[in-house]
Amino acid sequence: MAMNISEKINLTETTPEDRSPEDRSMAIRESLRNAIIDRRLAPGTKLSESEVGSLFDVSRTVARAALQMLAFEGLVKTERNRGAFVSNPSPEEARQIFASRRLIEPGIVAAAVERITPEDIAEFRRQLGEEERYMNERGPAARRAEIKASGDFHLMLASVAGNVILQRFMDELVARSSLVIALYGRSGVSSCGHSEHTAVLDALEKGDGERAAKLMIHHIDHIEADLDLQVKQGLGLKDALSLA
Amino acid sequence: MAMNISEKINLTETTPEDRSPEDRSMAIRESLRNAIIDRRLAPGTKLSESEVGSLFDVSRTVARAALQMLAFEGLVKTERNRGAFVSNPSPEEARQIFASRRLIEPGIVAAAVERITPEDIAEFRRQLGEEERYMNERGPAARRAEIKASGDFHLMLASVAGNVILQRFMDELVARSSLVIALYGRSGVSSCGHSEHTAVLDALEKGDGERAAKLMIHHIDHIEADLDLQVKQGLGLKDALSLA
DNA sequence: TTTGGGCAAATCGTATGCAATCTTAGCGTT
DNA sequence: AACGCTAAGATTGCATACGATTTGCCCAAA
Repeated sequence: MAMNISEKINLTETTPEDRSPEDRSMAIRESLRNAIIDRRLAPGTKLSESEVGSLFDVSRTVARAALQMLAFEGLVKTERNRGAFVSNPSPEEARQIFASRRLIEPGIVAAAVERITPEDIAEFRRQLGEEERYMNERGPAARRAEIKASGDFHLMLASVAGNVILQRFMDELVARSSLVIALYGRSGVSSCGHSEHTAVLDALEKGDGERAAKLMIHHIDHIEADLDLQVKQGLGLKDALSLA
Repeated sequence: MAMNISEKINLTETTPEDRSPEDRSMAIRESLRNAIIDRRLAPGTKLSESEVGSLFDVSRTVARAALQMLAFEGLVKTERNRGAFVSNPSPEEARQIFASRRLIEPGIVAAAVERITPEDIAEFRRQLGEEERYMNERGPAARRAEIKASGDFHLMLASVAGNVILQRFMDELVARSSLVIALYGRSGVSSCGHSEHTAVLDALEKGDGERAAKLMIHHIDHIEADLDLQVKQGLGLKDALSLA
């Protein structure tokens, strides 16, 4: 099980202007975060400080800071004297994540309908085009990109809503949702997801916040309905298995 | 301005069973957190790594970890190569905090009404008694305790709701609200706040979630209405001033 | 008196070393 | 052959050391 994680992580994904000379731990966090939500790093994967450190050419101190941040947002779990692991959310956690989204996202939609500009709409259409493109491709890479793009739709919405606190909450919820889908997802989430995104956007464009919010709730319901949250209930064996 | 912060922090407030032999940074975070939401540490106060470290008899490493956590939940702001400071939320941030609460807390109430037990109710009544007691006392200490108790009501509600993710969001929102009230509060928040808490609890006891949620929204509106979010708008000077 | 430059103190950012803890492999016993 | 025990290896927790950056002071020059 001494599989190296190096090939799973894209070390040069920082964009030029993102290249602020500061906070390398932030960049590492971002890189690991992307790897996790892209499902290149599976739940349960161990992220040792020294390994992460040497991968990014920093000391354990910096790597540790990045892992702490990820632990704070629930993407990794740290066990004392054992290390950090990509989170393995339980079905109960999954339910709570979606319950939270059902609560927050309609509010975000309601805020977004007040502030969205034609430029935003155009940007959304571009994004939805991306989504569709990946949807029609085959292969695991396209599948990952599709899931990422699907999440980005929700994050763009939060950004348009203009509440940075809710935006941060959504960052966390979308990232953790991605983990949950990786673990419990049954089918391609997006065949339904994509059309629902366009429906929400259409309602927003017409200024119909009520309808957009309703559509968003249904959308979240559909995502959660595609999950299989029953099986792993009683065992706990699976936990140990994926942690090993 | 070289005032020592040591007298502002209660170093021995960890309860015996909280004395897990691990994660001292967590204990430090908790201690600082309480000091901030109790307003013993004013917004803008500098929290240097070495000072915090020596106060709690740990190295800068663990002090730094505690400050990072606080920065993550928005209670302190760190500036590169300058240090960490107790956050100084802007009026805009304040509005976003309360907007978020208006969105989340009705949902928490709705979840709580389904799960609340008679034991919970009794516990709430005890808590409200505390609140009233502090309300009738005079002096800054009682005032602080009153604000703390008022926030605890909301946190207990989140706990009863049974969604740990929302609970964590509320932890953050209530803590930051305390900062906002410290900065922009006009009067005693609680003379109205207390009775509103009891009203919410009464509705919950009767199982009337609709009414409880409405009452909660009004309650949040009242808290925000008590703030003076206008004055500091145009300047930006004040910001620099309070950071110095 | 005021302004500008430069030096010194303080603080942060990061690397590294040591002790403590956990895991695992090997060995002996039943 | 299975089980338990011990010791070595690996990994984290934490402290400390050193370089980098910023701040504030002081003094000189206009």
